[in-house]
Amino acid sequence: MSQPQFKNWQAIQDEVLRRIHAREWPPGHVIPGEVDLAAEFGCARATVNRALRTLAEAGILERRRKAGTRVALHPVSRATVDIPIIRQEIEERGSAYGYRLVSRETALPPARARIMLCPDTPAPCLHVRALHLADDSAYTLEDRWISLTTVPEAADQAFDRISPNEWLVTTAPFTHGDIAFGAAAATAEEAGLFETETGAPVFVIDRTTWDHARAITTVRLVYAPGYRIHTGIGG
Amino acid sequence: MSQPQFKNWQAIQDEVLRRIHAREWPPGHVIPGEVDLAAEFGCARATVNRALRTLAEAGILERRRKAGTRVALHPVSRATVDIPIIRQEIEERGSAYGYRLVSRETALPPARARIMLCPDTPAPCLHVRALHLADDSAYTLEDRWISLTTVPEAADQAFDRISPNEWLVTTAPFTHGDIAFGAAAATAEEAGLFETETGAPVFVIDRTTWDHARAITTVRLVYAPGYRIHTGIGG
DNA sequence: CGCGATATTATGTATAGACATAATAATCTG
DNA sequence: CAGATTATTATGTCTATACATAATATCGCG
Repeated sequence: MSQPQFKNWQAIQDEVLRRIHAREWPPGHVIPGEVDLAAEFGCARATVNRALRTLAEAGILERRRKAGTRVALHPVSRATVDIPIIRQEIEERGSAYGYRLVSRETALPPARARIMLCPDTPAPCLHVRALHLADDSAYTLEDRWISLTTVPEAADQAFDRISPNEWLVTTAPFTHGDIAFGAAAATAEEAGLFETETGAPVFVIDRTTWDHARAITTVRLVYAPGYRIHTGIGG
Repeated sequence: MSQPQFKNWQAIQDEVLRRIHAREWPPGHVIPGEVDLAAEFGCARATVNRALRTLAEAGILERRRKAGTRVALHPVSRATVDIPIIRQEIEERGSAYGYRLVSRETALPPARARIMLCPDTPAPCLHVRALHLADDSAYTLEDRWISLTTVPEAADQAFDRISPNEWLVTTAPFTHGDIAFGAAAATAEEAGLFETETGAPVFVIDRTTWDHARAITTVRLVYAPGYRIHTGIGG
């Protein structure tokens, strides 16, 4: 009974994972309650709770009050992707960061951006397109619409030295956002910038951010061919 | 002083977020210690700890022992992406799931797969290619190499009714993995399956999973044109 | 003044006990 | 027997206290 005494929540988590992988607790199996496990492991219930709660957040376990804790039937692999500031991302690759403003104008946003920024009544927005370079070659093209009703200060910014990407994170923090990854065909202009052919597959990120109920900005990031988002998954 | 009494950790988290967004605590600012906040909010330190720890995990705060807690300078947006079983993903879209085995053979893996599965000495692996359909139209093509040294049972599986994707999650659970998102050009065969043209941009997921030190499988999922991974980010 | 030993401090975590909450099981009632 | 009510139960969370740990600040000494 008295196992070698699991004293911290990580050790308990490891032991639970071991039992799952060793098929002692197969998928769908309802595992003992927190009090039982605490007694078995010789620790407080709160410690077991921390271990199991963390595993539930990772998608390994499913917990429901009264019903108990069971091993997930279909352990979805939950990957957490960090999307840093572009300059930071390039510098962390060991490359020299470069920036070039492509265009900047105030206009009524097209349908796709309008739906995100001002769904009720069309309002003028700032449209900025800028190129981020890594070691003098094009890394990503930032095509951004900024709501001038939410961030009127943006109208005073030239964006010729500092990118909207960088300016916004320190100026207009968001409460929540919405992000999508996809693939697209390079336009003629993009193909020219990335030194590839029109229609070449490029990786695309679409992101919109809000401050409470008010939309701040919506951006499309088109990356150079070959770009990949890479991360680990822990089960 | 005595604010309207924040009693649970979520309320404290909301209040901390409010102060950050209201610029009371600007980026880089060192916020009061846990004991001080506990006194101000009229709750236990553990409650404050839970609130701040969760915010640190989300990337909003940066905490270091002795140094204290500060508002992150560059709040990276951390998106958590759920990658479910393909059948489940299709059914949750409200589509009818279909499956078709394309090819199945035992062979020595090519360089890309060999590096992941058996970096030391080449070993025969099972190569399965299968098509997942949503409402009778191609949804994703699964191109998978399975290590027969780690999962010898796979040799007995025909994979003509059940996909490797689904069989593996319930048979060979992984301890950790590695995942990458990218864009690629459709091959002639893929273009035929997806009813598009050769070279069309397609979204691709490459994933490799391990059971401790032994590689289980490496898979490339090629999605139909227009496919997007979508998720939210909470700041 | 430089450098290593020591003190300080904020976070990290464990514990026992208590109450809250949600979901199920059991029971009562018409 | 159906439907509403109550009891039970496992998780969720809070509290107060204690000790652990890591990083910094300070002190003492050559």
